[in-house]
Amino acid sequence: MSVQTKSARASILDAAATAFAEYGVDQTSIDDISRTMNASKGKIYHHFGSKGELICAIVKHSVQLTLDRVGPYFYSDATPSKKLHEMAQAHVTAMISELAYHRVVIEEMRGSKTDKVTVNERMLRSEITALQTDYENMFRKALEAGIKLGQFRKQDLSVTIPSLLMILHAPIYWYEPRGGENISLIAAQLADMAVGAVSL
Amino acid sequence: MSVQTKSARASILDAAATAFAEYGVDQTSIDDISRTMNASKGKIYHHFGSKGELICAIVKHSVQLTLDRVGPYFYSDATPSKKLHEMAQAHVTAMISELAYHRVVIEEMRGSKTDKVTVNERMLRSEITALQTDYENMFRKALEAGIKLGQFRKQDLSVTIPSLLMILHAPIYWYEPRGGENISLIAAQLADMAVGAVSL
Amino acid sequence: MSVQTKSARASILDAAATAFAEYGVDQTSIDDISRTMNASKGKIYHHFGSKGELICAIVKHSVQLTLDRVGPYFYSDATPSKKLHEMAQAHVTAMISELAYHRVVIEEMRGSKTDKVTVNERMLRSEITALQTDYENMFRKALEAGIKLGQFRKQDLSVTIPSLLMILHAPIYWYEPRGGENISLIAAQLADMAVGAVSL
Amino acid sequence: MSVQTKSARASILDAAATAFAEYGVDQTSIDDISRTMNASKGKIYHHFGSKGELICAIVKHSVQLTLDRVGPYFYSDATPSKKLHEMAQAHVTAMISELAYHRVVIEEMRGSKTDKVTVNERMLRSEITALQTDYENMFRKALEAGIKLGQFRKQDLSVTIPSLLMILHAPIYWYEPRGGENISLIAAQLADMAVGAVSL
DNA sequence: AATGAATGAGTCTTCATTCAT
DNA sequence: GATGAATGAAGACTCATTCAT
Repeated sequence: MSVQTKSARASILDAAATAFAEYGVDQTSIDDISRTMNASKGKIYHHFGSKGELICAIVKHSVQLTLDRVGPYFYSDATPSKKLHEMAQAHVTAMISELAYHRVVIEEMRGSKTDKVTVNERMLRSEITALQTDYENMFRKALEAGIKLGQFRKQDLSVTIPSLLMILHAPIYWYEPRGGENISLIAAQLADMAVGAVSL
Repeated sequence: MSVQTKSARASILDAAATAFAEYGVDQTSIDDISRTMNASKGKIYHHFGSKGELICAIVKHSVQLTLDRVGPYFYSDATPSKKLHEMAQAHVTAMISELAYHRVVIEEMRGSKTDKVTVNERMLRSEITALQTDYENMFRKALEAGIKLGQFRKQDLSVTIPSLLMILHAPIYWYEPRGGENISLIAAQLADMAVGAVSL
Repeated sequence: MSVQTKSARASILDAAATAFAEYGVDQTSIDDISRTMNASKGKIYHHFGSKGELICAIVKHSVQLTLDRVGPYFYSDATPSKKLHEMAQAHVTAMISELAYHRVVIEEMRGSKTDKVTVNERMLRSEITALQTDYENMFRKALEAGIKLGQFRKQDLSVTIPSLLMILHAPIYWYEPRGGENISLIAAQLADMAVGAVSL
Repeated sequence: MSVQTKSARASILDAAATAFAEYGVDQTSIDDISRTMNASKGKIYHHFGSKGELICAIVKHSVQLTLDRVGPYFYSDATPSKKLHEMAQAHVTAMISELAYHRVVIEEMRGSKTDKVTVNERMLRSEITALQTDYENMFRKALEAGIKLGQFRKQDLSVTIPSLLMILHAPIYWYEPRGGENISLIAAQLADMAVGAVSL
């Protein structure tokens, strides 16, 4: 509603996320991003110290968005089964709603990176790791509660959790935003699968 | 046929897959690969027309390996549930057994590639797509059979199949070849999850 | 005239000289300087039209400081030998006392500079050249007087003068301001060397 | 006499030294160098891993050349005074004969360098330091011998040596290769100054 | 006076690819 | 078959400078 629609920083973040999601992080140059924004490379470097920091900012935003959507369901009083189902649905909805941001995360999951990292980047990375740990812990607790109640199979959670999250990440790979798609149908089916995957 | 333990081609393929898996396809130069082989860049270009062809060869090999491991279970007489379980186990075993090759595939799933592609590469790519389609069809048929028999939930298979495969791909992201790990335990648990995800 | 301890201009000059001396003129950005001052880049550009002008101001200050220290001894009535010794001592003392400023001068002795120069900068440069010529002439006259009196060897002064000044500049390269160093000892020894270098 | 006048490596070294000497190390880009050679930037990077390594190679060559010229006089049986005079003359001759290479050394004497250094570069640097230490030790021993014999003043050699070398380096700053200049005259005068600077 | 955003030209470096030997 | 030299295009990053506020 203000005169400037969005802060420069946010615009860059959006443009970068979109480009990275479309062509891949490594295949997208800072020049590419600045070109799509009709801005100079310098502008990007004024706001982000390096390509790595830009990527981290996107990843952090993605994780934060997911946490914001899923968190409320974790803190509800539902039974483990229902809670997991709701969390899963929220996760899938997040994936689809801000597709570009979350696609970048997946690409960075390998995260090896021989490149030199800025000090800022290292800080961002540890913040991200903390958020991700928090996030995984929500699923861990939900699963543990379900196991204790006999709703879920006894299982090695260090295997279960990442695999469960893979199901919920799946739309990242194939979802194409068209007009007619019904997001909640997809979310529902994937949540069914997720719950089924761990239930007795 | 030759006296050598392994053909030059296979050695290159192995070295490339290992390097690509470790550092990422885009972060690994042809020079890097040749260096790990104590060979020259030229040698690689003798056997593969371009970096793209090299990648495709790795991907094709990966798909073929998976097909070889999973196929026999598809062609068995087991009930859909058991068949899916066996196929899933075989898939996970493949992932872990030739980790490097399969990791490359994941990275190339985006596959956009703005770069110019060789004629050879285009051919390889369509062969790969054909193999992958065959592979997915095995799962499709197994699932359809299970749905018909009422063992599996009615569901949108175009959502189910890629999501199911995501579970089975999961170890690619976190498996680290250490001494003591029990591959079959992991395969069993993931197969359980896969079957659970689609069952009533 | 103002209440401030030091004018903004002088603060910038000090910070710049220090940074230039430490990291080298070309390796120090205007940003680096402003950062060490906890000020903005713009502030520097308010007081100095360009990086070149800033450098020139430092150089001019350095030359002026040296002239101020050495001049009085030139205008004394001492014998050429004694006069040269005193001038040399004063020069070395200057070098060590305002190390940073004089280090910048050395770096700029090449002074080629392909870059475009401001009008201001051109003016500053000719003022500097004039001061430097004055300075060298003091040594020239002292040496000529000594030669005439038979205290100094007959020699090509266009070779002698710059070489003599090199001895006196030497501390710039290796002097490190520590606690216990005795500046006057160093100055005395170098002055001995300078006089010895030209004497019969 | 062979068909190729000079190795690619040596050509690059020469072109780089010339350009660095003329415009300064920081003001000369790798592009500049390759342009003067009618070659591609890539060629330079094929032979030298980084700009830093290229500079080091030049410096090392410079030090080696000087050592080769001065060494023989150090190992002669002359009296300290005569020996120092001969060494000084040889040093000056070296400076003037391969002016470009030695000019680069002077610029690098500050040597701070915030830039990241290659492993190769670090190795080169320590080799250079070793050579330079050897070189300074030749002067140190010659001076100590002269002091013991009462030909040279008692003095702080850690001050004397670098200052003495500054005199001998001086031509680097002002020598311009013209037709008629008499190198040996300059060398003789500077050697006189050097010996005078340390003698009783 | 001072600030912070923005620019654009330039710099070092990398790398897939080609080619003569 | 294999090698090492060479190329050219691109990419990440820097920085002096300008300008609106």
